[in-house]
Amino acid sequence: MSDQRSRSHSPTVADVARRARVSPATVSRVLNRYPHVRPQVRARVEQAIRALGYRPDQVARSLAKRETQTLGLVVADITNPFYAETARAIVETVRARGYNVILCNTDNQPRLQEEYVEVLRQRRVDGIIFGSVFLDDPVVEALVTAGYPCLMYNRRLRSRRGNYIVLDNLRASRELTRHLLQLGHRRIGFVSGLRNISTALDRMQGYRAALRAAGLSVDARLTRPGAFQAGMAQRAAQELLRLPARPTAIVAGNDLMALGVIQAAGDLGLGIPDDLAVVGFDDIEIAGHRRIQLTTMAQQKAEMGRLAALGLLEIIREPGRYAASPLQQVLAPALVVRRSCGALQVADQPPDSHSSRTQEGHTRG
Amino acid sequence: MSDQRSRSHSPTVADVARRARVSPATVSRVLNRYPHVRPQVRARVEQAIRALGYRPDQVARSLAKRETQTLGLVVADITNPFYAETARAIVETVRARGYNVILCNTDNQPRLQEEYVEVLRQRRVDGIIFGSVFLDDPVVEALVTAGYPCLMYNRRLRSRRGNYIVLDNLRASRELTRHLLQLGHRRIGFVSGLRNISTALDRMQGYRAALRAAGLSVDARLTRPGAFQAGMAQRAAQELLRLPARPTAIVAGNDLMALGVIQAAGDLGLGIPDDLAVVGFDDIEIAGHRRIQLTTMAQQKAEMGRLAALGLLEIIREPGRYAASPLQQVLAPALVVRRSCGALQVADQPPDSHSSRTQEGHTRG
DNA sequence: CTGAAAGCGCTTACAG
DNA sequence: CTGAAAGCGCTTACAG
Repeated sequence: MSDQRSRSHSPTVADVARRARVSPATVSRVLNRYPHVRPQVRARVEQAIRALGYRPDQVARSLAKRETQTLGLVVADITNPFYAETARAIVETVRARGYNVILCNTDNQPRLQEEYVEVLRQRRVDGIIFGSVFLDDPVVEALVTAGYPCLMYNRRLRSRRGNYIVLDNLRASRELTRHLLQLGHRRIGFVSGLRNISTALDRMQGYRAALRAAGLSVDARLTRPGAFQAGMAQRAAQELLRLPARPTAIVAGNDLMALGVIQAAGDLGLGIPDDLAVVGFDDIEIAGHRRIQLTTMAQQKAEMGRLAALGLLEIIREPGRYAASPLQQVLAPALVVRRSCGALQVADQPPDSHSSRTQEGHTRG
Repeated sequence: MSDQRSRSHSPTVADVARRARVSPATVSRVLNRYPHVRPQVRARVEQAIRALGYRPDQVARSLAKRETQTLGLVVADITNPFYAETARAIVETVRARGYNVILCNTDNQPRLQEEYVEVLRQRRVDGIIFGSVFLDDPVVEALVTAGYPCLMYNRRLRSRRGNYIVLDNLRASRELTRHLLQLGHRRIGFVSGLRNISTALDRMQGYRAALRAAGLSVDARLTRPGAFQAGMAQRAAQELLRLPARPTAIVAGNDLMALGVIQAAGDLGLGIPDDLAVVGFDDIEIAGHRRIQLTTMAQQKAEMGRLAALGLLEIIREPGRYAASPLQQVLAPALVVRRSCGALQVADQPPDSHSSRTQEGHTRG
């Protein structure tokens, strides 16, 4: 108010300096908690800051310091609860450490991924977290080659280069399929995600490995693409369930697709698990709902997001170290058995007693 | 490679200028599509840009132009499909227009909202979209007063100040409740969101208005807080359903809470809709799933996100205009009748014929 | 412990 | 149509 220019532009470090009768450099030192500032001077500066309602310009600071305290987060589909959960954890973890996140949604389109990477680089983000990487991904490969701070989660490159945190998808799928085999299933279908994406590939491989280990041949007609989405998976399952010799069980490449499979089964009048067993991956929140009761290979989504965030921040701190030996974390899968696979028989687990406790998936804070 | 410094730092406008034998100003003109540049010169500059692999520094540009091409998006809970869907639309809409989005998740905590607003201002974002505003929200009120470019969606201020796009929640809730009344219900419970949030208030008011209009008294014991989350709503519904005279229908303040109500009903062995009718708001994707079949007041989430994004960009373009007369859009509700309310009787709609078509909610792309 | 000066990498009047 | 110069609002060696 006292200052004429407060009307037109917001106060700068120079305004604060003038009022505190110090140099801009000293204001900067106070702002950045530089230790050797005389208490008196520091107090004067802080007083001036308050009086003027001074708000440091993070853009100018970014230019001068060559760091933006900003990260890119590139996901395939923020409406997939898996990504929403991990994104939430990432955003919260880095916020507490002074970083913000630019959200990028690629819809699994290489073109959009490429565009976003270009934009993020122009914005000089300090690093990028990819939940969206393709098996063959020249854009991300180039980043890795250049030593650009980045980290993949959920999906990895075919080359296995760079920093990543993933589920052991091959093992997860093998065990999930074996679970169905142990329940007596012999015709097991697979609704897959998109080709050119590691989770889809690894889960497919695990499914095949389990079949072969059980002495069964792999029938290509029992595999259909589901594009990681419920709608596509529903159509895929429809086709599978109309086969002359239809599968008695279906492994869906993720929980979203499992929901589509359940939908398709119902449309055809098939009961779950009696006429069809269904399993998925991720353990999204709705999987635990009593109306769904989906057996699934769980991912610890909040933990994975936290690890990804902390991992990238470490990489940003010491890029050289991770160029030499990348951070590569493979998380162990955990099978969550619910009703949809048929392992919990009605005899053992009457509907109501079974869910008489508060359903854990829906209890947060 | 030819340039020595390409090894150490990335090329700047000065490097490009030198190579193209023009001034930095001219490079800037080419970069910004300034019209009056001789074609020859333009070509030389573009050639130099390509040769050097020049990438404009958006941070420096932001400082010089005093605009960051960045928006803040503040949501209450990105894991709520309503926010995930709207966020997706917002991010995509603004991306196509050269803007990026910093994602902020408040978890409905005023402290976090305040912190994020401060950070976004320091980052000099061009504007903020709030999906998280409180009825009484000094932080956002201050922004509105200051004429800071911002827009609320889903929720509004009690004062009704500022720019916003919301559902007509009062009418939506009135009609939703009336729908239950018309089905013969007389004891209708309400599981509410958080107090101090307009959607919770308006939906509660609408519920009450419908009861009064039907000549019924409003029984406070039939209302319980559900905090906009399934877990809390489940507990709330449990209490309601254990009342001596339990409600025969429950209006949930959103679909997530309706899922919790369904869970609670099942836990108590109550069938839906026969023993309990359940309805919600939002029409999140899972609401249309055949295992859920939730009757709900739909929000056009993608459209709402798109309108919010375009609205804010307009406000940024002409702040003065919207200071004078704010953008305030109230969207009409649309009731989606499914099984959970009991309006579709089994006689009319046998389970399989009812869902024999592809379930629309799960078909995208 | 503090200040003067240069610099971060752009853009934008101002001349010509 | 193009260039020289100043400026955006900070930080950071460099002196002292």
